[in-house]
Amino acid sequence: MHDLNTFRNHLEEIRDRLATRGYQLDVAAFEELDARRRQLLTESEQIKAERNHASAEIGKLRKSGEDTTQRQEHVRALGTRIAELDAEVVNLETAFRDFLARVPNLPYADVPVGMNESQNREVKRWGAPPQFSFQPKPHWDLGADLQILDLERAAKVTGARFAVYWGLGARLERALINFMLDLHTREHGYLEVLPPFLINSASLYGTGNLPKFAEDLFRCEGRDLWLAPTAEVPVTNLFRDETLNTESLPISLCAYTPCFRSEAGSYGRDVRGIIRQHQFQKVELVKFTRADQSAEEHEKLTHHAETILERLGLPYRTVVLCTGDMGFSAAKTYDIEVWLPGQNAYKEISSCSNFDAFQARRAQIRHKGGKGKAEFVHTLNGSGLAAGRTWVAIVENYQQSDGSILIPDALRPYLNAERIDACGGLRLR
RNA sequence: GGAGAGGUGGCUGAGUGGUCGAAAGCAGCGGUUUGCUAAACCGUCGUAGGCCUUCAAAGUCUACCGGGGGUUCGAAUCCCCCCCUCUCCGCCA
Repeated sequence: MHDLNTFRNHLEEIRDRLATRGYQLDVAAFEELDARRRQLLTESEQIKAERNHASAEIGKLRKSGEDTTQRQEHVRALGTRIAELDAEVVNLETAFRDFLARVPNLPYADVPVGMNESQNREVKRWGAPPQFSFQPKPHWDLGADLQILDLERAAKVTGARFAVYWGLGARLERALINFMLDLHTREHGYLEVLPPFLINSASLYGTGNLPKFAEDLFRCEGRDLWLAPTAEVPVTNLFRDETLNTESLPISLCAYTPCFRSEAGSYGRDVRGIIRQHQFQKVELVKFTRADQSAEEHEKLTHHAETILERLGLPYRTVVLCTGDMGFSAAKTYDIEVWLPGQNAYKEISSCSNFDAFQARRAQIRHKGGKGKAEFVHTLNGSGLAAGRTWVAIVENYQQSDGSILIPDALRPYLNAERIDACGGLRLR
């Protein structure tokens, strides 16, 4: 959500900046909606003022015992007119709000201009892809061979794009989650929070998932409850409609949650394996900062996510998304991409965004200190990391010629194992 | 799920149809007094939007007493629906 006054006063400039991310702002439609809305509002409020005045008059006259039948008749007519006008005002306000709610955030000036992911700019590369003396396998083959990953039974129990993990496969996922939470809370200063996994539509509106992206979500029938697509939604909304103490900023939170995405429109992409699932587990990092802190905190947060990969010895690169590839609410985004031998490519494992005040204005999250006026916070978040894709990265990067998986040192205390072999999975005889 | 009690400004808490945007107290802010702190005293003190204004301030109007709808000339106050909190019962991990 943009600031209305800024929006009105810099329409052309905003239109041009939005164009760099492929959004066409209909300036004429906005101006027309805005003008009509204000005109009707003025008219309605004038009649209301008249009614309030006349009603007070009636009260006084009746106290002194005078007949007010005619005046009442007059005010009733005003009421009818107000009802008509207000019905129109509601329509216009709804249309106006909806128009604004569908306008994406402005990219920061240092975001490269481009139409799609081919114009993202690499800013960092860490580690080197492993060299194999054999043909490395994709994780779905490794997982099936070791009996630690079972997509067939998941399809039976639930459906396509769900997974069952057996034995050390399940424990690997849990170990990764604990490892990530421990690192962020002990070394990076984040407070762990366990939020609800179901959220209401007001929360989804606050982060910008609604009204535009309802088709990406799972919804509970007959209730205003949705499955969270990311912990970003419940965690960012923890402080919705609140004014935080400026002294307490920045607030750094990390949360483990499962994430549910309908992945509508992604058919045919990443169909093999568990790269793209309807349910996956993730540890999320969320920050609330002052406006002047957010750029620096964004760099820090991104590095906190990168640290997970470095401790696990997984090669990665970091790219800054170009204007055309950024998400709806973001002002700037770094994607961290881990090397996957099974795909022979770098694949997104974390997305770290600075939302400026865009989400805070929607969710009404402010901060205030001393004598100052309340201002909107800046919100940031990033995956730290997606556990499912980290699972894939471990399995593919650490596969051995005998088909087993070597476990990196940092993870061994969490897994209680140095290696996953065929004894670690489901064994039916 | 059943029964009951509640939801008022940053907080506490009055207000059951007519200058109520809302008493009072606390906190906050400005000031006086004071060697400093404290206390006392005086003043001030909600948010959003429209009009006016180059913008803002000031001024003025409108809306807001959990959310939505209704009754009425007029609603914090009466009626209906929903949400949330608390107590008890039921069920349950």
